[in-house]
Amino acid sequence: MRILIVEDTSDVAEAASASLGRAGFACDIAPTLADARACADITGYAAIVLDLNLPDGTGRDFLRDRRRGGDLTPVLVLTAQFSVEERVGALNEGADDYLVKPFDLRELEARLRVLTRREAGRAENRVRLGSLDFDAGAQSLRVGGAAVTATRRELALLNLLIANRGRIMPKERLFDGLFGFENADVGTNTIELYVARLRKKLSGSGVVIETHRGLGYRLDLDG
Amino acid sequence: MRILIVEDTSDVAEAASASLGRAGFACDIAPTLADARACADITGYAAIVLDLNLPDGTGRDFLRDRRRGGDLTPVLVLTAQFSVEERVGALNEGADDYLVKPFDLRELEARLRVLTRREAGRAENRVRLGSLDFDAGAQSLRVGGAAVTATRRELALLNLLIANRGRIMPKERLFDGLFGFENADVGTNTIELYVARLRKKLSGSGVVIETHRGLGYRLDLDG
DNA sequence: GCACGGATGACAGCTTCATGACAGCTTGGC
DNA sequence: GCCAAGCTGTCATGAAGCTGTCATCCGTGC
Repeated sequence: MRILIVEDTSDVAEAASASLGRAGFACDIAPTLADARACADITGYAAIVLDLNLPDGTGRDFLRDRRRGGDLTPVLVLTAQFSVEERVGALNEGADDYLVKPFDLRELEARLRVLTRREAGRAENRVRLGSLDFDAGAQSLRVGGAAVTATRRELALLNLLIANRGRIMPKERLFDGLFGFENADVGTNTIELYVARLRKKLSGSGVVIETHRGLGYRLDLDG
Repeated sequence: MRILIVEDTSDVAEAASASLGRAGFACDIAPTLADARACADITGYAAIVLDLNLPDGTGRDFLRDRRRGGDLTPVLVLTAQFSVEERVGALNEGADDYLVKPFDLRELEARLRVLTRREAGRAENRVRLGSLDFDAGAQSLRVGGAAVTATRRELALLNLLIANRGRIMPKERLFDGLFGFENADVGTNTIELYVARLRKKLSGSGVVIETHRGLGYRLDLDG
């Protein structure tokens, strides 16, 4: 799950990125509208966190342009003050949610989870498949009732695969979902590595990650 | 589905070719306009990815010439900067879509799929024929509800045959769709081989691949 | 029956993937 | 601020299976 954070105050952006990173999101930071446009054109995001006050314009313009261009990526707007007018304006222009600054990082994470979950067409964060019980919100994973510890990257990968259950996911796609631009130089072998680690932890759960040579990976129920 | 990538930056071209190859497209790369003209004259393409800035001229000239010559091959233009003028100009000259560089490979794949799909007159990527259920996007194939695994080449061949369902496809056409120039030395027997492999996997689906001696193959419903 | 195009099984080469070991770095506890 | 523990990603090696060639057999039309 890749998130774009459009925010010129680097403290806030960094903190959000770090916090969301911990929660399993891969974040890119854009300090200006120009950067944001460039990033959004380059790659697709699961959601965009958008500050309204930016050095080269207002986030509302960005949002409006995006929506007019047919982009439906969920957008969470950050408003500096509790201004009803601004809030309503942003929502009218296509924002999916808003948060008043200063905000709590956990709150941001929770709301993004709601937005990205809606995108994937799931009704709740918790997914049960076979004897697998995965809660993206609590980042908890259970296999046959027993808690299994998994690292951030492993959970991110699992989340991606589950969101695209039954579909063959090309390695590039998984790579994009797990790593932001800052990690662009990570070897693609890494995906294979994490698939192997995940498989070990999912063994006996009735859920398998199939390899489709030359195509990608697919998660589904065994059999 | 054969794609011509007209792009002088070899990194970009190679990456796109690799990614699209995974997605089931066979790609040829032309680093100059002269190469592009040569390739386009030699063989037909399902779509052309066209960079505008090339060492021996602008892609717009190429595009205009092609359209004047009656060539309707879908063209996706790559523009270096977010210049509305350039974008509109290209669209006016007959481009079917555009993408701003640097672009995301998934985006490129998705858009090419739209362009080539439109060509084949299909409304969505998913096709159901008899008890066959084929989704070009998810690269998934089902026969009578059961998932059937197929390799990249098999899927590419199936995609071609389905896109031209009911029509006799000459072996050369299939060959061109499956292999780019880089594999030009592959024996034509290979097509027969993959037809045989596909037939095995499609058996009992109500869909057959008929042989028309000296003419080619035709996919259609049985009976 | 003969010739030619096509079908198909077997196989070797090669790409792609799996996985264990390891070093660097991050994180959290004290 | 230090230390320990564990997460991360690289590398190397070996396995797996996709790919295309070859040889042989089939079947169709003349």
